[in-house]
Amino acid sequence: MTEATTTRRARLRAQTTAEIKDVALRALTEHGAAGISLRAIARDMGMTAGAIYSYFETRDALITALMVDIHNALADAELAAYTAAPADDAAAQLHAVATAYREWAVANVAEFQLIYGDPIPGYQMPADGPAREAAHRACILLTGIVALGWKPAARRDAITWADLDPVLAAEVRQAYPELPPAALALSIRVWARIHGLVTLEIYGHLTNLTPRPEAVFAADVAALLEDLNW
Amino acid sequence: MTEATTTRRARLRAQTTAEIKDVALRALTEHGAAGISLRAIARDMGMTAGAIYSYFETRDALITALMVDIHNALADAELAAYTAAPADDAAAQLHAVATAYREWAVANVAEFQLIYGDPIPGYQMPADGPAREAAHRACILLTGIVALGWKPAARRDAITWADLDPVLAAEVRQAYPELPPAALALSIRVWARIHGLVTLEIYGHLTNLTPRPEAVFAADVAALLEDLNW
DNA sequence: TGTACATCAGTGAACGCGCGTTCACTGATGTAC
DNA sequence: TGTACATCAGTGAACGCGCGTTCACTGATGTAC
Repeated sequence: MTEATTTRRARLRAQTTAEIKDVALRALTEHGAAGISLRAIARDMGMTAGAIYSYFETRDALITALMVDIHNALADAELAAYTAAPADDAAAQLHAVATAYREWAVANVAEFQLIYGDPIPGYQMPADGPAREAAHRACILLTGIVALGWKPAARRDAITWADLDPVLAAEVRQAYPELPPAALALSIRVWARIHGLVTLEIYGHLTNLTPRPEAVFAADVAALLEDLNW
Repeated sequence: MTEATTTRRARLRAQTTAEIKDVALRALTEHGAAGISLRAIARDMGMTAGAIYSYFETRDALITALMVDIHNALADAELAAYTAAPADDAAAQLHAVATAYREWAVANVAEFQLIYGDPIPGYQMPADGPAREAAHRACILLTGIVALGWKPAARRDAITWADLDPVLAAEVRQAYPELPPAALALSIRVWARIHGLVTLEIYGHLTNLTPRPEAVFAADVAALLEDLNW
């Protein structure tokens, strides 16, 4: 009983913590990044603003927690799509991951904007820690796909190892010793190509151009695979 | 003398208006979009906050004015690059415009973020007016380049006119009657491809990937031209 | 050239607002004997 | 099972802050005769 009740308290605590993050995410969706205010969250929960401090040391701590969750959610979505594709088919994997990226973004606009949009005023994400790690996870995944699908380029590529981050380069060279620097650059470029269309859509810059952004996106992914000759 | 002095007053007025926008832009650069506060601007100029209301009806009016200026500056930069390229060389034009896009963004980070980043809380850009127009200007420019360089696709493209905005489609079909819908979609996709890398760079998501984003960007533009077979 | 009047940029004080954070406190929940 | 104590989530009031906007006013600049 002693332990059971202790856990009950712990469970309540975890539950409230989760609810705070949940309400914060909803506020984010409804009122933008500036809407994440401790007072507003507390109001929504029928609590006092000060009560939040039992769960998060400070507003920035809450935001960091949200960031970690969001990065992980996106990385999980990408990973799930990747895993569902045939293990030896780089084209299918890339198609799946790209589509998952867009679909997650469209379904989680506010979260996507929090991660990839304007930094929150006065907030600085900790340089290390789990948020960076989750972001890194997604990046490495694409690199793996490119490594699988890579074909020696028809065209000479001007990219050298010096053009890439040393830490990242070392990591990739160890995992895929045969891979040229152009391949790593390609994985960055592929990410950017996917990200570009998604970002424009998410921020509403396609509304006056196309009523079916998903069709344009699909066309671009198809063109991408063809451009890669996969 | 009467008219001359009247103009002097008008000139002073225009000058102060310009200074307000200038200071606002500097605040934007230094403190982000949230830094555009009438009080902060007035403080910077050694004025009272209320004095701003002699020049702008409201904070939103000031922001709209900034938006228009910024959109025009970017469009001008693109247009200048376009004009400097040979009139019959679509590849050279696209290369020039893409490079100009990135260089303007890198040189005007805060402005770029204001346009393409998170919307300012509580601010809604007027749906019509000169800001939209300037944005449209840049878009049409790319379409013109694509129209010049367009080659009937080797691959069947699934895009139809129904996938594109009717107003835009009508405009383009009138200007370039021969052009298929896939070409218009291509101009959107090309913009997105350029925008993707630039956005990632501007928002710092490349810092852990490459110390030379301009090299990756150049590689992508080169690959783009090759993919287009121009 | 001089005088009476109109314009209007800018002042300074005030309004009501929401914010993050702190702190002494209450009261329920859980713990130890 | 019952009692004394410890933990700790949550209260409510207060702090100092910056914000957009309004308003009666001052005083210099420009205008008309």
